[in-house]
Amino acid sequence: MATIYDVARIAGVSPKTVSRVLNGDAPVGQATREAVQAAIAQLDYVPSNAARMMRSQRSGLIGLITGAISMSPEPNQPAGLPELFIVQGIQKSLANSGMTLMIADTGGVVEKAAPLIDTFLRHRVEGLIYVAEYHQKVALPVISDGTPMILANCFDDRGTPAILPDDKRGQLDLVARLITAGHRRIGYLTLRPEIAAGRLRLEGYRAALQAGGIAYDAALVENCDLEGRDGETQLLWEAIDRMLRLANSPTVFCCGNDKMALRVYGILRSMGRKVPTEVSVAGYDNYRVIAETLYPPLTTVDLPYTAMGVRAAQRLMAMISEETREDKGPTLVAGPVYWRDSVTELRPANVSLLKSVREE
Amino acid sequence: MATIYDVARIAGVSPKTVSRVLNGDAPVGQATREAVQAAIAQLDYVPSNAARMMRSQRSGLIGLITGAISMSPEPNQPAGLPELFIVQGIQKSLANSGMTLMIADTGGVVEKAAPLIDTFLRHRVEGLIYVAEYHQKVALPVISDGTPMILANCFDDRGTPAILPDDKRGQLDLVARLITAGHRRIGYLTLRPEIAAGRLRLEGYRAALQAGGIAYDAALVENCDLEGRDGETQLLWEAIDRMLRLANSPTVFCCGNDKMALRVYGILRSMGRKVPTEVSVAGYDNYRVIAETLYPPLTTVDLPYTAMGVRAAQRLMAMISEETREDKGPTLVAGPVYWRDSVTELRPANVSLLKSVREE
DNA sequence: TTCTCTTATGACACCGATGACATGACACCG
DNA sequence: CGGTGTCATGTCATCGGTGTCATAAGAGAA
Repeated sequence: MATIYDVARIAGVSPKTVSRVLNGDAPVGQATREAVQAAIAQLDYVPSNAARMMRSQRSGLIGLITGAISMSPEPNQPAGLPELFIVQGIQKSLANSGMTLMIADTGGVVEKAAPLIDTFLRHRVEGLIYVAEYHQKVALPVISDGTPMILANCFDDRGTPAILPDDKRGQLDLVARLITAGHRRIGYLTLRPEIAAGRLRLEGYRAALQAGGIAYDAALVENCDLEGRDGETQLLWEAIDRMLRLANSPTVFCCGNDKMALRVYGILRSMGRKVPTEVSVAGYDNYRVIAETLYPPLTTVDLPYTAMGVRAAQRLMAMISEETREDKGPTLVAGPVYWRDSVTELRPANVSLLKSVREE
Repeated sequence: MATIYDVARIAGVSPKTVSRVLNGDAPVGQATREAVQAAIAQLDYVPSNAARMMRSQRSGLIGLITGAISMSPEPNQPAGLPELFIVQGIQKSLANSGMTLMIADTGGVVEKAAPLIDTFLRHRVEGLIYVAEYHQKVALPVISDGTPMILANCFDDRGTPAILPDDKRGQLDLVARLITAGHRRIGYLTLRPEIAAGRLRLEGYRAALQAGGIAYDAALVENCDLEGRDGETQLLWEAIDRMLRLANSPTVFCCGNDKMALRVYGILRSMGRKVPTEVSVAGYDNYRVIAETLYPPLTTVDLPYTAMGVRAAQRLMAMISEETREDKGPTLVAGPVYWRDSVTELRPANVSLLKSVREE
């Protein structure tokens, strides 16, 4: 591999002049510049980042760690990868910063994060971003040197800067919109409360009911999330069946996420209930493969992953450049409601009509 | 940031001895080793890859370029990312090689591949892998130095080593299995022929019919792929409607991919046709979010992405270590058929029964 | 006892860039 | 015409490791 010395020799100049042509950090004569460029082309010279980095003490690298790329191949694991949008947002936002993004993957194994961080530190990255597969708490090894770090889609109890989806707000907005559309009996098939999204979305649901002056009814809320284990369809079927048999049955089912909504579509249709004319369905995540492809398209709440990625990158760049390394705590990012055809607008007039249809 | 000299000073040894402790490439006395390790821990010393690399002339890096991570945010673009399994396969296979995988992303913009390759060459990667979003032909800039390169899920006309899914074989296997199950009238809602998968899968379909002694009927094959533009559901609806009105209508619909199958489920149900008792459906891709979550689960063909990734990594490592840099041409990898509940096993006896049901 | 041989360690140069500093050639100014 | 800037370019040291070679201290062998 050709070096800057080879180029200098061919061009008949000093290595330093070649360096100046490459970096444009000092004036170079026109003729000299052209000779150098010709020599570079002739030799297919590519400068060595390692050497440059040693001298300048700047790597221009940002390290990104994610389990998003290679999630578990187990059939029961969540197979959705929408969090990749976070990476996309980060990239977009970093594109003009002159930084190179290096992505490494834990393969879904959290323990691999530590060695990957180490690898990045060996490469002297100027900042680190850890992207989690879903909104959760994490405990990463402490970065002993001053390299700034950002958590995306996760948080820890050390106050490390974090970018999080505003799940409570999202569910609140969705349910508020359902209430506006005339729905009063709102079933909620929840995610398990062990995960952050499960808790926060339920909080949002309750907050929206309260804001709308609707009493919370425990019979309309069931956890239908088996953590990917079998029997989820069964569980959903039974929960839906129970709710539909209620005297005052729900006019809409909110689902913990879009994947659950996909299942609910199948179940409702198997029960002979038409979506949305007889019963409405809403999801969460705006997982587009599902939400846009379903028939009818699914009303849902966007998880603002791209925006989160952009925020993460911006906050990291601020920490790097402004030495604001004392920056702490979470940033919440809310996503919009996507109103699609899976939810009927109930004017008060035909609420009773609908009921009579169902009760016959 | 502490250097090897700092460690050496604290430990009271020479830098070279610290290096020996780190790399284990020469015997070091027990007491010395412990002193060095203590100093390393005390200083939070992390060796610099750049310096190491300069001297040893080996980067230990593999560069991976993909558009998989940040595909277009346009709503009409393909939003499926199963090709990330390729990356997973590569990682798995590279994990024990001592190589570090650096992933960079084109953001879906092919033109960005060239600067990314350049960045990788500056880092002196020992090998390059390009992963395409879907089975396609590409034209990447020539790598002028000897760095080996592998194409995954794509190919070029320079004979660059490539790893490809065997789409023809997969569709053939699926249709052959349908024939075994007693299906004789097999509708095929195809992808557009402009893409490799569209062509090859149709070839497989025809080859299977021929092998099964069934005449090809053009009325049973329609292109229902609008390249993501609107109206696809409409197009599918009409195609399905036409085929179902045929005197000898299909007992099963093969879909160009699983996403199309998801649409077809919705359409068939809206038409009042039960899946699979009245009509069967099969997909392609084994896109698990869809195939496993649909109700009933979808029969489909696996795209052996993980296996392709493993192959790609293996072939690359062979090129790197064995200097087999003259390696050329494609490797085809076939995936298995996943037989699930969306297809009925028709024993010859009840074929006629089914027909009468449909004709009433 | 002297001569290998192995183990344990250090001295020093070098990998390929670039920062700091120096120098020579002009141009412009008063 | 000397002084002062700017432009264009070169010299040299240096970043942080590691390869090469040298050396010293014991352990066995002859």
